[in-house]
Amino acid sequence: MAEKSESGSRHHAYSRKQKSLGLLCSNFVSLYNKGDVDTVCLDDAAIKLGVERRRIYDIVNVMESIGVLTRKAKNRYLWIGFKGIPITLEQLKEGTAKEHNISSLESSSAKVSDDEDDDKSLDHNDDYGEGRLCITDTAAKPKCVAERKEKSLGQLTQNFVKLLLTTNADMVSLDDAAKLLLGDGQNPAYLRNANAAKVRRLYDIANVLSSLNLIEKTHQSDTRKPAFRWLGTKGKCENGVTIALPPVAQKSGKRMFGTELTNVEVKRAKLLSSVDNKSNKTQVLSHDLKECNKAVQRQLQGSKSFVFGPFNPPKTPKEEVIEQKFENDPDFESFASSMRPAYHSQALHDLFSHYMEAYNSWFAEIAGGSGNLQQPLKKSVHIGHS
DNA sequence: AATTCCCGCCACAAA
DNA sequence: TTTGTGGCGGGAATT
Repeated sequence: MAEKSESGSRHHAYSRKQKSLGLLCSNFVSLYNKGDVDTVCLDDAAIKLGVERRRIYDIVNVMESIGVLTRKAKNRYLWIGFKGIPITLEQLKEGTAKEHNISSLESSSAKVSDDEDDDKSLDHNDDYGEGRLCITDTAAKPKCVAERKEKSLGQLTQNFVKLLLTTNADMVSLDDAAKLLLGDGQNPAYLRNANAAKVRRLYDIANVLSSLNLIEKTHQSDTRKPAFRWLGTKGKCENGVTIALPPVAQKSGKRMFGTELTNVEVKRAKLLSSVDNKSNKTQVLSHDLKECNKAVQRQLQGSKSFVFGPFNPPKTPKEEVIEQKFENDPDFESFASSMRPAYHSQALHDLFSHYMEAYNSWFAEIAGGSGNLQQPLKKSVHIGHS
């Protein structure tokens, strides 16, 4: 075995960004957002995009939570498009979210009264590796299944979005987001670990969201703290700044968050152990995608759609206008208005109050009343410069 | 060293 | 059982 050259590839570097969720998401959208796309077949998408199935779940889940897709059946989703976002957002705001409805034939028994509302873990046990903590009620309790499936990604995404929408500031630092979306940021040591795990999810979500141009990653003021800003449909485009990502800042070496260059193809024969041959239509993809992008652009311009996904084409001439015209529906316009507090930059102090207020508000219902699971956040947070 | 986050093991659910 | 879903965290790429 002295063969280093693999398939005559002159490419060395394995770049992580080539396989980011953000990129994948962009490609996904490009693929299904053109005109008359209807249903989305997951494994079909996986093949077309040249990724493992698992990754498709990742992006689909977050997309579904904001209304871009809906699960129709096993392995099949219905493409709603960006138009589904405002609606979902509204519901989110009302608290009537719940994206997954369907007729859960889970008639179950016993348990009547309310239904949903997970979060009933009095003492969630996060024991990994070792099993302890569950000392109290031992005996018959080998597997306390429960744990509503709705515990992550989808929910996390919605909560994250809510957070972004309810806060007065148009920026939420990663830290705060993590803190709010989890229990407080106390230092229970053992939870410290779980915290890190959640943060990873946050990154996943952020990547997808930003590739949809719903959020943008920035930096808190001038601090080094990374933060996210809600762009929504309007974002900062009030001046026509552009919602489209600037043409990949590779010149500056800055690492753009969401979109990147188009995924060229997979790498080596990865899915070997898989079933039948996945064929090799993966390659031609890049070409198609380019076409898709064009189509999307046209589509967006032509219809009254939003300008959500101006996925920058790999290297097409600058023929497309970055200057997207913002002609959203009046509906959404008003909606957005009511949503956005018009940036009342009073004082950070005040700002933070609303922060917690909002949080407590929409988390109260989820909590279910038993006020002892996750503390509403404490005021110990120091506001930047004291 | 710290942050970002891809990869895929594996548990759980549906077919 | 097999197949579809998707938590969850190791650890490598990036910063």
